[in-house]
Amino acid sequence: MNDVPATRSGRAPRGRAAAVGLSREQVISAAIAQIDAKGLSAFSLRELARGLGVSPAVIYWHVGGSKEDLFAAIAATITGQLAAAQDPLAPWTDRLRQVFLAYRASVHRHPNVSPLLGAQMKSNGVANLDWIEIVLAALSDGGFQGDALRNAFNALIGGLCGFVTVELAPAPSSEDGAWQDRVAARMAEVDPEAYPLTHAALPELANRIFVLRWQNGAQVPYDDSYTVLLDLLIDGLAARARSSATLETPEPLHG
Amino acid sequence: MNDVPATRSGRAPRGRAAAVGLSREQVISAAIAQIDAKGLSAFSLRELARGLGVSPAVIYWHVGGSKEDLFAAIAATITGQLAAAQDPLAPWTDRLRQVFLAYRASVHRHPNVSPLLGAQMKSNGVANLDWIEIVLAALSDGGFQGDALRNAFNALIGGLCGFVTVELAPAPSSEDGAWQDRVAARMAEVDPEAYPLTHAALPELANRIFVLRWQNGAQVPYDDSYTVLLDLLIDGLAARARSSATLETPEPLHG
DNA sequence: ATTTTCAATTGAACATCGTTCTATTGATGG
DNA sequence: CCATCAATAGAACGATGTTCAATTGAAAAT
Repeated sequence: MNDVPATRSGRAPRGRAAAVGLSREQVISAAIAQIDAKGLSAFSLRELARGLGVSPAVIYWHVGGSKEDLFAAIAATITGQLAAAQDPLAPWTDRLRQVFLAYRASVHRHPNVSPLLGAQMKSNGVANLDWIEIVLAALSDGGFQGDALRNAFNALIGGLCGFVTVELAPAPSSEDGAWQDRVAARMAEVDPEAYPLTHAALPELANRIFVLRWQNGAQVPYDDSYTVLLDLLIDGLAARARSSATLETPEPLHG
Repeated sequence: MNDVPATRSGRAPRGRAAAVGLSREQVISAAIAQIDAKGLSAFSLRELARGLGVSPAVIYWHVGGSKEDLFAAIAATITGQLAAAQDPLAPWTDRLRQVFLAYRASVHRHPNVSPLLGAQMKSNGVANLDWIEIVLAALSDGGFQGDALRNAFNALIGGLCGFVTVELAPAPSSEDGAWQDRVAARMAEVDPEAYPLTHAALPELANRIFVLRWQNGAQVPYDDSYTVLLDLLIDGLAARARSSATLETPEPLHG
């Protein structure tokens, strides 16, 4: 929040900026729009500048020193709005559910950006500290502390965010259907004798097992699987919290 | 296995190949070695060709038509060896545990390649059908079928593979420590009043919550968190399998 | 009113990349 | 001995990320 490179001062824009008037926020949201539209692999800084009717160097001036800085800003923008979706009075298990459903919904709105979120999750820390705090608070209310808290936190974040990242990752590159064709070919060559269960699952489940299917731009929901995963994790944590008042090895806080 | 582009015939190599003798397998393993050494973002086909002392066009001849085909081949190579690590006589819960521990161990050996595995997981189908079959068979032995089977499968694959992908994703780009510095700066600016639990967790947990830490090239293990996640999922599935003989909505097979 | 400052932008330039195309080589099968 | 063809080389094309030396013109300082 404070490491914005001294760009947006209160003073009105000077120079040619008065005529064109480009801001850091506009650059970022234009980048998100382009990634949503054409896919992440088709995105380039030059295309972004072209779409904005501007020289490529402008991107560097507004956003930072590299393409990865742009990506980090994009990730922060997308995950920066989900702390609100939580009822602080609800039981801790419900709060966890709310927070992770909000995360999925947030990523759902920009599927092509999801690989960025996974990558930025650790190299920059999770972009949104409010979100971390909410998860830690819920687990803390559940009685987790020390190593048990850390493991529960990592299991939740890694498992659920990883699910979203993996299942949403490779956007169907807009127009060309070569992607779907390869999947179909791959599925057609499954040997019924060598892989009986896989083969039996295919006709019924279509490619829902292998890929996230897209139909006229809207994805066939993976909601059920995500919900199952969420329930398995939260129910499991709740059961562990009930079974032992002091969890795991209750080591003294030496800080 | 059979869509290898007619490269490796039984006949001995002709032309200059007799002098240099490059094979598809050598190209792939050289690529893996370079990604392991320099990181995924620093990898390029030209560098690969340079390292092999060969023209860039050779890569295309051996591997296929694009860089993504190389990546697909790499993913298939890495995940192609883990079907064996499983005792078919063990209970289904144990078999699941063995299979997913083997997956993590396999990715662990090539952390820089992990983003490729996540991406290829759906766009090409999981590279290794044996692996899918084992997971499906274990769940089937647990009594899962129909939608319940699909959801359990997706939850396991998405959650556990996603965990590995997310936690291992951004390789520390070999020499420059700018990465770690940014993380440290990010952590130093956590406001104790706004984020009390996050701040309290920091000194004890260091950056284990945020990042996969690297110390002289070896990673601080996330084993505990992964094991917690694995146990939560398998125990939860086992409990559901026990609680209802016929799971969820047992719809008739109409195929 | 003049000068200085400096946010904001331009355009050219560089090295590198993925990819394609047209030779060329030389062992092998006929 | 010849024709084939697997396997390579090398040049070329367009696009990309990034840097850098100008340039503009409104606001601040004088």
